[in-house]
Parts: sequence; structure tokens; C-alpha cells
Amino acid sequence: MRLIDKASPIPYYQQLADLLRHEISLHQHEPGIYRLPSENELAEQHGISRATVRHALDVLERDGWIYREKGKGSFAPVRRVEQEATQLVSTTEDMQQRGWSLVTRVISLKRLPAPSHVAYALEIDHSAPVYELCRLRIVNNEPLSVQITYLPQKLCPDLEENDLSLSLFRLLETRYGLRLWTARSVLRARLVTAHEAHLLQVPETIPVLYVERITYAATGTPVEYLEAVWRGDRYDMRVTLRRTPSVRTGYPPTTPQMNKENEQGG
Amino acid sequence: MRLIDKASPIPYYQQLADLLRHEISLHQHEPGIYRLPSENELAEQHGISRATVRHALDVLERDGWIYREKGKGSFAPVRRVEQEATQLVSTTEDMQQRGWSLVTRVISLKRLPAPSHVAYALEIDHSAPVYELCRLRIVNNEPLSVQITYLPQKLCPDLEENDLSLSLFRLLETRYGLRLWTARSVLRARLVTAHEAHLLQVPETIPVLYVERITYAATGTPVEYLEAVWRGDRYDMRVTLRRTPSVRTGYPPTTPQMNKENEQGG
DNA sequence: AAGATGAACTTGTATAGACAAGCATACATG
DNA sequence: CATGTATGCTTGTCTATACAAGTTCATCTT
Repeated sequence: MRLIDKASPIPYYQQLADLLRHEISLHQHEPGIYRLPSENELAEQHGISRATVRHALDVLERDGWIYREKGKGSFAPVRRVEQEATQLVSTTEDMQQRGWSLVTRVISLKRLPAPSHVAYALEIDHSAPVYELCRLRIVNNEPLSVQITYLPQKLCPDLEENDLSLSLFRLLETRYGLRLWTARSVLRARLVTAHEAHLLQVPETIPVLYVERITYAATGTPVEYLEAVWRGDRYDMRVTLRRTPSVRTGYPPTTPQMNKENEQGG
Repeated sequence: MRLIDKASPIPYYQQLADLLRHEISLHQHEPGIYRLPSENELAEQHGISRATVRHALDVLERDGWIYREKGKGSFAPVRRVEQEATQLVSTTEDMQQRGWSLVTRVISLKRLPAPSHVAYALEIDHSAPVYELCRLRIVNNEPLSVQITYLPQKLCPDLEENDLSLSLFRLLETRYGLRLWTARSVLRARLVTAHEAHLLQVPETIPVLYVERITYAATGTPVEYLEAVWRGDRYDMRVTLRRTPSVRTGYPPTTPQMNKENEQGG
């Protein structure tokens, strides 16, 4: 039974990758690690060359579906449900998952030309009009986070007509049809500023978790630029990550000039 | 001028990838997009086949160093394209990607019974024997991070025989055959402790990014429990998150996997 | 029983060749 | 002048082959 359609415009290696993904998902309910057929077996089964099989396995390996061991074979690992890579969640959903109460107070909403670093992040023209929304998130009756959100006015006109103490994600999605898809974050520990300390009602010496985030729509368009701080003594962030082989291939430079011993540490 | 050493045990494609990474980093200060030589040119220049060149370019593409356009060429963007979703990387790999130098000093290595929170994290018996490894990571000639790693002795016997100033990930993978697969992290901002401040040579008032991490093997076994602090004024963490952890290669909705509609607010 | 050997597997690396398809440019044709 | 075409570039896909190197297991030797 050959399942690869040689008349299809879809490349063989993609067809095979699709087949194997399906196969793996079937075996994921069983205990133990599923071992894939060997490369030669797959090549013979589907009437394609081993190089093409390897191309398909490369794709699966990059996406974390399989790992390979020299001399042994290719395997689909056990997936714990909880160990799926962390998904993008909003503050609202985050608090819900933790079972914490959330109240939001809008501090300010302004229309202004984008500051340069905001324009850069949102990939819009310098000084293009944006909204600047500043909100205080009060969790379990304690101010926990100060969040400044920048949104291009072009993407969400008449933002001030809405109740901004509710979920911004939901608003963007339902009213403006923006499907939020990915987000890039930078996390840093720093001291609270005077303004933040005033809003959070804490002394000016406490450390906070500073988060910068650019959120992208499914189209790739940057939708939101967020600068947030969280009380370090009340909030921690949880992240689940997966290891893929591509990062492991980074070898130290072998050029004589730059033999700077950077093959170090764990 | 051929820079690929055909006598080296390092594969050609990795040598070429290293060379090109170096080349790209040189061009990243210039304005505009750097266009790489064509695959045929690279093959001829280095006396290797086009397939091997493509292998090297595949690695660079998956690491976000280059993108390729059919009919046009391969390009290194001005701003490095970040990976689709953040991957679990070791400190070594992290520093390599940032182009920073790394030196590691081993502070201590002890055998001891697992403290309860460590035993819980590693899913081993209370007081089961573990290694406690404390290391100082010195980046660009500045102490940047203090890291305490707990490893079950059962998983990595005779750990003290190894050079622990090198990559722990690599050691676990190569010597002990532990294939690291996923990790769960908790991030928090807090003040540095006296002991940490002494090691990092900083005043006791600075904030640090505190990271707890449990690293799992492909089999689901917890391998490593890490407690680390990073100087807040020198280090930031980057995380990219997605709504759907699945694939970029358009893959048909044949999988019986449903999307949870968890769309909630900002 | 213990250890060495070898055969038969596995994945990893590399070559040479071929054709397809997207892109840019020069050129000929209307 | 506008436009279609030919050509030569680029990357994308695929085949067939070869050898290297790691694993497993049966078998032979001691």
C-alpha cells in the first residue's frame, strides 16, 4: 500500500512527513517510545530514495516530532500533556489558571505619535499614530503589575469607545478581527521605578520582573507592543521549552584567529 | 584560499556553517541585507559538493541565521530572524548565539542526599543520592550567573571524573547518553543574596533574574534540577511563544487534535 | 563463564548528476 | 514604446551510490 502520490505537486518528503506525523500521533496513546521504521525500510516501502526519506525525517526532527540516535534508529518520544511547549496566554487567562482574582484599573489612554523604539517594534513608520494604554492589574486585592500597551491606531480605530478594563486580547479579536498568533518577549530583572512604585504601592527598592512583548497576528503583522513590570515577590513566570537538534549543531569557530575557547559550560 | 580542513573530524557542513556564521556576523554591522554567495559558488570555492553546501545552509536557516528565496539567493537579514519558538538551550549555546565569550569556574561539587524540594522536582526518593554542582559563569570577563545543578547520582555515576567547566548538556548527552528533551522553568525577579553577591562581585542591592528549571530526557525522566541567578543589569531572557505548537510546514488537518479555544484578554 | 570477534543492522556524511521552478535581464518583435 | 521571449542565473527536489561510525547480538575463543 503506497500512500505517496507521485503525481501530486506536493514534494515526496512533505507527503512522507505528513504520513509519519499521523502515524506518530496514533502511537502516542500507547505507553513507551514508538520506534519508526528505519530509513531504508521507509525508502523501500514508499518507493523513494533514502535521501528523500532523510529530508522528511529532518523536518520532523526540527519540529520536535522525533529524535534520532546513530546506530539505533528514529524515535517518537513520550509526550506528557503538561510538557507541551508553553502557549501564548493573556494576563486574564494566566490569572484564571492560577485561580487568582483579577481587577484592572485603566490609568491612562493617549493618542500619540509612536516613539522610535515602539515604531521599530511595531514595524510602522516613525511617528505613526498609536494608542498608549497604561493599566494597573490588581490581583487578589493587591496591585501586582503595571502594563503599558502600544497599539497602532490604524489597526484598532476608536479604541476609546471600549471598556479597556476587560481583556484586551478578546477585544482585539472580537471587535477588530485580529487573530493573535505569536509573541516575542524579553524578560529582565530590575529595580522598580518611582512611578511604578507609586502605582504598585511598594517601596522603591523592590525588584520587579520587566517584560517586553511584541504580539503578532497570524498574518505576521505586529499588533501590540507591551512593557510590563510584575512585583518580583508576588509573581513568577512559567515557561516550558523543548530541545531541538538545530541548536545542538552550533559548533565552536574553528578559524585560527577566533579560537577563543567558547566551548564551555552547561 | 580554502578554509575547510578536510583532515578534521568535524564534518564539512559544520565547518562551512561556522565559517558562514562568522562571515554573517561581520556583515551585520553594515547597512542592508547581506547576500551570501550562491550554493554553486560556495561549493566550488571550498571544493565540496553542492549537497554539502545545502546541508550547511539548512543548519543556518533552521537557526535563523539566513533565509532563502527560490530563484534569488540566500540572505542574512539585518535583524536576525528569531526562531519560531524558543528552544531549550544550554548556557553555552545561549552565549554562542549572542556572540559572547564564556568561562566557567566550578565552585563546588558535593555528593549529598536530595533535599526534599529537589527530590520532588527530580521525582526520586527523598534523600536519594544526588550531585550538587555549583558553578560561576563568567561572560565577557564579568561574573554573570551563579548556577546550582542537582543531578541524580544514579543517572550520571562518577560525575567528578569529568571536566565540569565544559558544557554540562553536552556531557550528559555524550557520556551518559541522556537525551535532553524538554524543560520546565520558573522565572522570578529578586534581590541577590550575600553569597551570590560575593561570587558575582556586585553590591548586595542589585536585582537578579532567578531561574528554576527541571530538564527532562526524551523518556520523560527528570535529569537535572537547576537553580540559577543572572545579573539583572547584564542579562535578559528571550522567549517566543505560539498559540499552536505544531508546525510551520503546512500540514493537513488529518490529526484528531483539536484546538482549545482559550482566547482571553491582555 | 567471560571476553573478543564479526556480521548485520542503524544513522551520519559526502559525492555526482539530473531536472524543475522562480527570478532578472538582455533582446527581438509587434 | 511596450511586450513577450530566450537565456542564464538562482534555489528546490530527487536519485543512486559509497563509505564511516555507532549499536546489537550471535558466535567463537579462551
